[in-house]
Amino acid sequence: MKRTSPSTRSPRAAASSRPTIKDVAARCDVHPSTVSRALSPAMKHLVAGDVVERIQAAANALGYRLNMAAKGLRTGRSGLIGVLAPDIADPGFPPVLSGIADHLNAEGYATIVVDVGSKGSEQDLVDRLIARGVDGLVLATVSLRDDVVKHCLDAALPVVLVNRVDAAGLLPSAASDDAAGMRLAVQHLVALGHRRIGHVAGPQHISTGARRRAGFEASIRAAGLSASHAPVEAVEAYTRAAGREAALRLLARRTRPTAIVAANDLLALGVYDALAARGLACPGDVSVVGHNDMPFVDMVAPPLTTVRIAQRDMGEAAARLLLDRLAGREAATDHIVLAPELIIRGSTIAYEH
Amino acid sequence: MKRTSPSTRSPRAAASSRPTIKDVAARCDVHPSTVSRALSPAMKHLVAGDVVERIQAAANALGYRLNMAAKGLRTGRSGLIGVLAPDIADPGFPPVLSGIADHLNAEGYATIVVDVGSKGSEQDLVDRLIARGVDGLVLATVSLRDDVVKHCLDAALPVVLVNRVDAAGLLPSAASDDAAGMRLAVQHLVALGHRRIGHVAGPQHISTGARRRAGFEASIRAAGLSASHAPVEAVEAYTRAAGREAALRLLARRTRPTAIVAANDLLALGVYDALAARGLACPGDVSVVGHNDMPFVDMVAPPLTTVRIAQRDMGEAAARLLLDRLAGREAATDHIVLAPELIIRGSTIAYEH
DNA sequence: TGTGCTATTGCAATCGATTGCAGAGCCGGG
DNA sequence: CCCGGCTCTGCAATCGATTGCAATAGCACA
Repeated sequence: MKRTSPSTRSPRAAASSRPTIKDVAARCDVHPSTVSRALSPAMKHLVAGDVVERIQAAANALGYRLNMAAKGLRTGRSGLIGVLAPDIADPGFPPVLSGIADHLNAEGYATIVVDVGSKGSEQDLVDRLIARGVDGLVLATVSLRDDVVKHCLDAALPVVLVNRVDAAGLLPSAASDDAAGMRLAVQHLVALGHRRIGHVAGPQHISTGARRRAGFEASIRAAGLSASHAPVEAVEAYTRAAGREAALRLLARRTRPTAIVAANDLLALGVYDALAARGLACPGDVSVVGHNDMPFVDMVAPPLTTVRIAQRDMGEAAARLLLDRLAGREAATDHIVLAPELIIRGSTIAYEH
Repeated sequence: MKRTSPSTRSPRAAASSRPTIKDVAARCDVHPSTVSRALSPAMKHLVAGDVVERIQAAANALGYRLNMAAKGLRTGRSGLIGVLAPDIADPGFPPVLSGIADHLNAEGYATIVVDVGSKGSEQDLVDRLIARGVDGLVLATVSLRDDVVKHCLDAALPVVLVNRVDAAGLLPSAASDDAAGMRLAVQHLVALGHRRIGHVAGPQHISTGARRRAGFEASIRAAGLSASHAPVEAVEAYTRAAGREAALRLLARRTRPTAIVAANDLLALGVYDALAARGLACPGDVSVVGHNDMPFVDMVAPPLTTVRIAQRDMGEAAARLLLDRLAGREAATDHIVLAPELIIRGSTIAYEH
C-alpha cells in the first residue's frame, strides 16, 4: 500500500475510487500494459490465452471498468457524439434521436444532445462540444448557418446532417424525399377533384421548407394546374400559430382554395385553427394535408391526412453515415434519401364541383 | 519544435491538433501551470493581472480550448451527467429533459441521455455511464429497480429522481403531487354530478401508477362515494392499446361508470378508442379525464380534460437538486413536489340523473 | 542594510490507459 | 549445438491539465 504519494493527494477522495488497470495488474502479477492488451479486443491476440482469462476473471472480480477519460486522453478519441437538435420538444424529433442513439450506442458511442433553441449561439454550442472532444457531430438543426458548417470542417470533425441538406450538398445527409412527399399530397388532392390547392410553406431558410415548397410547385405544374390557382404562403417558424396566420391569408384570397397542403403537421393544426376561426368545415369546405405524421395526428378532429416520413430510419441512416466516416470509410452514397408514404385519413375528401 | 518524441508518435494525426495549454504557455513565455491558473476562475487570483491578460489574449488568438478529457482525468470530474429516460418518444418527456439540460448546461455540465426502453439491462447502462465518468445521475426511469439504486449508492454517485419517488424515499426527487392531481380530477367529476367513476390505473410498479391509484381511491372515499362504484383496472404499460383494453373491462362491468379517470393521457386516448369501439359517446355517455396534459391533447376530439403537471419545472428542480449535491450542499428539501393544475376541456360534462 | 513578508511563478508529480520498442523464453531446423 | 524466428511480456513515454510545494523577487519596516 505504498501507492499514496507524499505531495499530491488523490483528487478523488477516499470514497469509492474505482479500481484501475493497475489494481487488476497487481492482482494478476502482470504489468498494467498486459492488462490493457488483454482487455482490448484488438490487442488481445498478443497475450497468452490463459493470462487473458486470468486477467478477465480478476477484472470482473474487482468490478473493473475502463476509465473513458484516460483512454480518451491517450487515444484522442472520446467515444462521444454531439447531436444538435432544433427543438427537443418537437414531437417529430424523438424517433430520429432514438434511431441515432441506438445505432451509435451499439458501437460504443454515447450521444450528447443539445437543444439549440433554448440556448445561445449555435457556434458556441458547437465549440463546447468540440472542447468535450466529440468525435463527430450530427446536425439536425433547422437553421443551418454556413459558419457552423465551416467551423466543423475547420475542426476536421466528421459531420452528418439529418432531416436536412445543405445548400451546396457538401455534407453527407439522411433526409426524406421532400419533393416526392409533396407529389403524393398534390396527386392525392388532384385525384379527389381539387383544382385550387394552397400551400402553407415552412421557413424558406430551412431545407425542408424550401424543398417542400419547390416540390409543391413542381407537382402543381406536373398536374397541369395553373400557378395562380395554387397560392403559397410561407411562415417564419414551424408553429401552430404561424400556420394559423398563413392559412388565414390563404383563405382571404379571392378564389379560396378547396384544399391546403401544409409543410408540416404542426402547421396543419394551425390550418385547422384558421378554418375554425372562419367557420369553415374540414374536410367539408376545405381539405387539409399535413407532413411528418407526428404522433396523435390520427386522434385530432378530423384525423389528419398526412405524409409519413421515415424518422427512425432517418436517424439510423445518419448514424451509419457517421460511423462510416469515423471508421475512415467514405461511404459511396453521401446523400441517403428516404421514401415518404401518404397516410389517408379524414381531413381530405372529394371536391364536388 | 523539438516536441516530437522519437518513440511514441502523437496518436492524433497531424490533422488539426488543437492547441494545448503548452502552446499558449510557449507563446507567452510562461510555464503551463501559470496558464492553467490564469484560465481558471478559481485560481486566477494567484496570477499577476497583466500576465492574465496576456495569457487570455494568446489563448483566444490561438483558439485554445480546454481539453475536458485531460481535465477530467486529473480532477476526477467529467462534467457529464447521465439521464436515464424510460422512453424518449413519450411526448411528456421532452419538457422535463429540456428543463434538466438547460439548468445543467448553465453550470457547465453536459447531459448524456440514454433511453432505457430500447436497450438491454438498465444496470448495464448505468455501468456504461459510470465508466464514462458521469458526475451524477438523473433517473426518470419508470421501473426503478432496487438494484439500480443500490448500484448507484455503492458507486457513491449523486443521484436524483425526476417524476418518480423510490419506495423508501431515500433518494432526493422532484415529482408532481400525484394525490393532489387525482383529487382535482375526482372533485371535478363529483361536482359535475358523477357518482360512478372508474379509474384506468398505470403500472403498479411505477410510482406514478401506484400513487395516482392511491390518490384516486382516497379522493373517492373523501367524496363519500362507495368503493364498489369506483372500479379500478390497472394496466401493464402506459400505452394507448393498454388503456383501450382496461377501459373495455371497465365498461363491461354491471354498473357502467359514467366517468373514467385515466392515470395518463396516453391511457385516456386508449379510453377514447374503447368508447368508440363500444359505440359510446364522449362526453355524452362517459366523461374522461387524463393526466399530464401532453402536447396536442387539446386538439383531439373531444379536447381532453386533464391534469397538467409542471414538467419543465420538474426538470429544473431535479437539476437544482443534483447541482446541490454536486456542490456538496445537502439541500434541506429532499423531495420537491410540484402542484398540478386541472385543465378543463371538452371531455367532461355534467351527468344527468 | 538586514529581516521577514507577500505576491508570483516554476517545478514536477499525477490522473489512467495506450503502445512502440526491447528483451526474455522457447521451438525447431540445419 | 547454435541460431533464426516467434510468442509473450515488461518498460517507459505519452496524452493535457491540475496543484502542492519550493523558489524567487520585490517591498516594507526597523
